[in-house]
Amino acid sequence: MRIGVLSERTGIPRRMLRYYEETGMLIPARSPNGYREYDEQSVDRALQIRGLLDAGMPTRVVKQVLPCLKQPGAIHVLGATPETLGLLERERDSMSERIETLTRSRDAIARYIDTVRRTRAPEPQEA
Amino acid sequence: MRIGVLSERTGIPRRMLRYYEETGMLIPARSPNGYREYDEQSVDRALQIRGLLDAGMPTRVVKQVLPCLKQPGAIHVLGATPETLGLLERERDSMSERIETLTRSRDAIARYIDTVRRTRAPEPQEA
DNA sequence: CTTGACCTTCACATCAATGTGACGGTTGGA
DNA sequence: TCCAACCGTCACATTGATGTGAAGGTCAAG
Repeated sequence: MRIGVLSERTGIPRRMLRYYEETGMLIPARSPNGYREYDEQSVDRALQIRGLLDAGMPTRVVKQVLPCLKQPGAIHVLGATPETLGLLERERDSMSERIETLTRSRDAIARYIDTVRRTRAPEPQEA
Repeated sequence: MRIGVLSERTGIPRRMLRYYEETGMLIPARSPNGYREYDEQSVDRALQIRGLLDAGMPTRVVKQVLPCLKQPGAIHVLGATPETLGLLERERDSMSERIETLTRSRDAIARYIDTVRRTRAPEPQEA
């Protein structure tokens, strides 16, 4: 599919899809006329990238991390240098920290919302 | 304590602590001489801010969200407008999404690391 | 009193992630 | 044929989070 379609289907601006290519995170094929041609997989891929970027992961890390996220695996297993492995472990740990921070905060917010709701909305339910 | 001490204790650069004040996330008292004076709570507070920023949350949201993260609660419960409440709910939900994305990716990375380790390190353990 | 280690504000620089728009090519349908 | 709706690259603007440094105040120790 072309960039416009992928953009439609993912909600990600064309500009950003081009940026993802520029940074090496999502590289599409090219039609003879030079248009970017994305395969079906690119949809998930793009959304995954979006999610990671939104979660605060910088593009260069996303780029390093993405190859491990393709299920088929097995092929690229051999291509991992010790440095890459180290980086991945550090990344895994820092992600765990983020997850914990986010979870704690989210739960606190949820409790807060609950409390507010409960302490001043003991009203009957509508229609 | 003064900014240098807080910086030492949290590992957060002075510059950033001033920035947190500028954006209204962490406002210290002032000594008569104009120096910033942080209380003990500020340590946790600063670390929390750091964690949320690292997790990709923008400062204006951190600012909105922080008041709910103070345990004592109860006092500021009344100050929540419906708009704030709505914002908090949206934020809670988007945090949940982030957490899921991060968790999925982290687990995938962890699996990958495991696989690589297992497929080429069936070596005896050292010392 | 001077020095050094703090602190202040201000301001400019940088970097990554985005927005925006100019300018031009391709293509399919009226 | 011509227009509309795509696409391409290039490039500049912006925003948020930071780094860096200048110019000067405070204060305790020597």
